[in-house]
Amino acid sequence: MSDENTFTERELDVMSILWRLGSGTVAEVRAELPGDPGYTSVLKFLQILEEKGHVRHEKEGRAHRYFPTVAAEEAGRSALGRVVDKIFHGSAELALARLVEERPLSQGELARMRRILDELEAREREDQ
Amino acid sequence: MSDENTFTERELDVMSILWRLGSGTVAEVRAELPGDPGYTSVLKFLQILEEKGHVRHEKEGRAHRYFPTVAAEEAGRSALGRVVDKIFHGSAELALARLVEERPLSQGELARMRRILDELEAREREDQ
DNA sequence: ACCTGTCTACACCTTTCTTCGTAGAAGATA
DNA sequence: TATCTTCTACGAAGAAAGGTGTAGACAGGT
Repeated sequence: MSDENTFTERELDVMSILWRLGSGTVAEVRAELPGDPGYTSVLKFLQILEEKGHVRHEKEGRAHRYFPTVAAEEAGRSALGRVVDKIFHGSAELALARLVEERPLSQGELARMRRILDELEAREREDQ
Repeated sequence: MSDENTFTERELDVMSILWRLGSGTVAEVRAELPGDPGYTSVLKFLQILEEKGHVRHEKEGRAHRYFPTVAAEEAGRSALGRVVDKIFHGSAELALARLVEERPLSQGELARMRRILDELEAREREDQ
């Protein structure tokens, strides 16, 4: 299974929008993209992404509606893995330290993050 | 301060080695790079990185010794920020969930990760 | 039937990335 | 001093990324 979930800068912009909206036509994606690129540019990226297998499309009237075929979760996992490997030398701990200082977190979010760690530890404990 | 701490794939490979070793000559970096590229290719990347301001060099005998000018912490912070924004729609919580399932974590590492969250919460609590 | 607006397909161009090859400087060796 | 080896500098070339323009299909309104 060599998925190779890697995206160029602009491809990622497009995928980001599709993940957020769930799906999108060329016009819908275009409306969300920064630096308003030409219609054909956006179409091109969607076609490239389709060729690479990251999205698929269905006909919708005259237009095409594009759907991600890769879940954001999966893409996120491999993107994080790359960052952890290349920048933090494999340390998830260092990555977390930077992650939490990168933006302000609410008390609620912080609590839920702790719960994630708690549950993971509980699961590991009973596995062993 | 528009640093623009962004690296291409190969540039990141090189930076990763410099961060890990602290510094490196062309030959030292080359020895660590996968797919053993030619000597001049590696030199070229170091020169490009220098031109972009990501590394600097000092003379060391006949050779040049290259040093990162950007700390891994800083680069990591912005890389994580990009991932969180583009893939997890700004949710650090979702990012953490994927981070911890991306690779096995030792009990010790898990405990230290929890401590990071504890300390952050304590700090926020007394700030307010 | 005719014009108008929207959509895809295709071909093209420019810039950046990635990788080398060759030349020449300079210390080390003999 | 002649030769070898190890570096850097420079230039070039192929591939990938990013962005457009034009042509043609097609539905809707008049």
